[in-house]
Amino acid sequence: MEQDSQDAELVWNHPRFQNWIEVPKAYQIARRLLSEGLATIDLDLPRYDVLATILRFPGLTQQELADKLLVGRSNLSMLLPDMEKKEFLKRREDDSDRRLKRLFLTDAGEELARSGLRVHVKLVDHMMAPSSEAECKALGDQMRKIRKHMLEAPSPNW
Amino acid sequence: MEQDSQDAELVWNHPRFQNWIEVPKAYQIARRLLSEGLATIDLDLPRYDVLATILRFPGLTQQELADKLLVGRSNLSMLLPDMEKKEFLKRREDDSDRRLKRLFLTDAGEELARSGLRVHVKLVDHMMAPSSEAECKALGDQMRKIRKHMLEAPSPNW
DNA sequence: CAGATAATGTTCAATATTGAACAAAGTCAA
DNA sequence: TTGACTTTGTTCAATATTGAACATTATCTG
Repeated sequence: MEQDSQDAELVWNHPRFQNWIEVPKAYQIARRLLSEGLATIDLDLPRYDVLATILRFPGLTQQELADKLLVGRSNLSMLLPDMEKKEFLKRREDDSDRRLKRLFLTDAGEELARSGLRVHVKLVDHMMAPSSEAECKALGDQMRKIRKHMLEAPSPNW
Repeated sequence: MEQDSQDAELVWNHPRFQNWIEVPKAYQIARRLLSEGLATIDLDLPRYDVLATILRFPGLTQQELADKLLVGRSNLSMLLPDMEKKEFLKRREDDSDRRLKRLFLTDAGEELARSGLRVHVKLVDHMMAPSSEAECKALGDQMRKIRKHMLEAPSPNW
């Protein structure tokens, strides 16, 4: 195992690649841990993402929510009626544009969203504990820069 | 919209949280761009992940592959037979432990894996272009630190 | 105003992903 | 060696996710 042959030149010691690759690795573990944490309050990741986003942006539309979560609209069309039936949120038609359905949390939904956020914050505090404040800020700044660049110049010429 | 009420104290200006949150955001966009790039060579993300990992670690077992990709074994049990049928890889029983199936790329699979890696590297080069070498290294180092810490101390006490 | 175009949410079929239960093979201790 | 336990891969049902086609509503252009 670990026989790299001539790939070494291609990738495995390419500095930017090697460093970026750590992001998905850490992220996926963090996401798994978050999932486990949310399970302790009977919440799963897709629903947490929805609740937390509506808590932050009450009254946003389904399309806006889909954009923020980077999922398709159809995804939410399947998920939201279910969550509405369970009384975690309500969907209200916009008066001036009857295509839109604006999303609001019920009291139960808000409580659950806050519980989820507490779990999330606790996890982030835990996993960032070894990093200094300055390191965390540098991390956030760089990710913001990268994201901004990706949105402005989405793709290289393949 | 944007009415934070008393969540401000809870989360939205919590520095570590605020900075970490940028990681998922950037990662998900990057993953979408990678998916679009791979589509130009008729490859999708799950299969790219498999091919690239076998290229790096020829002869690894399905369980080892699942661990590296952070997916369940059953996932691979569904995916690999299909890829084997399409002649991108072969699965060979281990001689000394007949439970294990070791994974190897065919020539076609190796070529596809390399093409996928070229796409991936090009994307990473593109999106990290605004970041200095030092910043990239700092990013990788911090992610490695965070990951190590998560593996050693997986969870806070919920 | 009328017709074309665009945006929003829904439906549906196809594909992915997961976790639990299972069979086969290996390991270890009595 | 036997019997309990563990590990690996598979199967299956349940759930998620996607993209395309569609109806409804808005907007834009002539």
